[in-house]
Parts: sequence; structure tokens; C-alpha cells
Amino acid sequence: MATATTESISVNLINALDDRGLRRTSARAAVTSRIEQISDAFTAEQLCRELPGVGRATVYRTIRHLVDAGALCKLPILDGAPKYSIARVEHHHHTICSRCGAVGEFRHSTVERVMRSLGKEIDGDIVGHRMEIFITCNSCLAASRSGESGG
Amino acid sequence: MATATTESISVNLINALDDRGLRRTSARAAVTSRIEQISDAFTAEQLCRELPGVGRATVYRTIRHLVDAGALCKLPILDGAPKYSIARVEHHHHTICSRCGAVGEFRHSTVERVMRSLGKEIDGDIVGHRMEIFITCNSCLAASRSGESGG
DNA sequence: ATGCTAATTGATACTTGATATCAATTGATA
DNA sequence: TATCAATTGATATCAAGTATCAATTAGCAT
Repeated sequence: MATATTESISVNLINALDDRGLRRTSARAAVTSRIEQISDAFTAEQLCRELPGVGRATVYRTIRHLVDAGALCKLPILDGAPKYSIARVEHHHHTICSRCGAVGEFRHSTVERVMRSLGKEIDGDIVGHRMEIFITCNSCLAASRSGESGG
Repeated sequence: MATATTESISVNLINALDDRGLRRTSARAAVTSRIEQISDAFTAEQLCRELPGVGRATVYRTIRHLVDAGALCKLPILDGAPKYSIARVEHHHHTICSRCGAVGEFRHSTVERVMRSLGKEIDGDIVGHRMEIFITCNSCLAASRSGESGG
């Protein structure tokens, strides 16, 4: 989605856990390798459903470790559970389809430049930012076009 | 906070409900007038606590109506319940203090201009956007400065 | 003003998302 | 291999929010 690069995913999520001094367990291997297989953003419950052999608590705990390690980014969804996606690039923002909920990523230097100019207008120290663009994605657009005659 | 204007709040939230064909009830009056008194962003639970005479369900329902009417904006908080603030200006963004959670508002034309240029790079139709700036607010900065000697 | 009726209320039960508990299990090291 | 702390996962619990539904009430017609 957007200008999503096709760079091969060499992320080894389990290494991110390793680096934090956490043990290599079969449960963690199952969770991380499943996440690596998922191309879209996912919810914790989705992962639980897809990994019935791993306890719910462990799935949630592992996700939390990965977020703490910076290997996953957690993005809040209005009216729903947060979604997670692999933090492939250092800093990026998200597109969220307001119809189907599909999440994409983008990067734009101007966004970062704007942040600097905003610094002068805002009281306090800026420590980070998040931008979300709500879209109607191409497949939803196509779907609504083909079903338009229905009224 | 930020460049918060001191413009008198002439918002009459209950009118927003009126406009949607909803009845003027004492419960709704209690909820809306309480919201108008709160200067900061608030959570639904906070409102329930402050209005023990109004049922929880009614508080949540009224908030939902106000959001639907565009009179409140709902902003997602990572690791917590969403906060609501009166939509005083047509379009704006938020600053969130990552220490104390205080929410402020700002407006910057460049942000809107960037959106237009992003339109070319993003697949699908842009239907909206949201930007949040994470800050350490001045009072938290002051607090940490005065306690700095502690080590 | 009075009665009528549909909208509204709120106590309660429930749903969903997520965390705490803790006995049983397991990985890493000596 | 023995040891022991880290980890697991079933279960209970918590928190945020919604559905239910009998009782109440606002707004209208008269």
C-alpha cells in the first residue's frame, strides 16, 4: 500500500527479544514467526485465533515485549482494538482505510520538516509525533463503484 | 496550552443534540454543561465519576451523540481510554504530554498544505487525517527541573 | 392543563480487550 | 544432568463500553 517498498523482510523478531535478554522459547518462536508471515497490520486477538496452541496471555506478553523493543509499532484504532505492524522503517506514518480498516505505511520528508517549524509555536518540548491519514483504499473504491447501481 | 485562544466558549453542546432531533432532558443537560465546564480533554469514566446522578449508559450515549454531531472530537490514547474535547475550531490537531497526559490543541496551515501534496503519493482517496504531537509540557519540564538535584 | 406515546433513562448483565495470579513447565547455565 | 529462575497458560479478574428492558419523561395534540 502507498509506496510500500518490496525490500526483503530480514527482520528477525525473535532477535529483538534476544537482545532484551529474553529466552528463546517455542511459544515466542511461534508468535514471532507468525507475525513475520502476516503482511498486514494485525490485532492481538487475531494472533490468538491464529495460534490456538499459544496461550492468550503469552501472545499479549510477547506483543508487549516487541513493542517495548521497538520491533512492532502499536497504532490506536478508534472504536476497536489497536493494531500492530512490524516497524520496518525507522520512522513512518500510517494510512487507515475508513471502510475496511486496512493499514498502510508512508514516509514523507515534508511531514518531518513541518514538525520543526511547529516546534516554535508549541509550548513544551516535542518528543515525538504521529500522523494518520484516513483513506478509502483502492479496493474499497472499486467495490463501491461496481456496486453503485444497487442504489 | 499551545496557542489556546481565550475566545469565550459560546458552544452550546445541548444545541448540537437539539439539531439532531434529540430531546432536551435533564440528564443530557447535566452531561453537556459539565463538559462545557471542563477546560481539558476528559474521559468518559471521568465524566461518570463527576456526574454520579447520571447513569453510566446515558453518559456514554450522550458522548457518542456529541461525537456523531461533530461537537466533540474523540482522540485515541495509547494504553488507555480515549479522551474527548470540545471541537471548538473547525479543524485542528492535538498535543499530548507524554508525562502527565495533558491534551492541547493547535492549528497550522502547513500541516494542511502537506496533506495536499501527500495526496499524490497515496493510493486511494484521502478522507481525513489526524496528527498528534507528543510533548513534555511546560509544567512537567518545570517539575523535572526543580527535582533534578535529586539524582 | 391533561393525557398520550415514543424517546429516554439507568440498573443490570454482558461483551471485549487486556492484565494478574500462580502452579506447572522449560531453557540456559554450571 | 541437576538446578533454578524465567516462562507458560488456565483461570480469575479488571476495565471500557454496549445491550436489555421496565420505568420514567419530554413534547405534542387536544
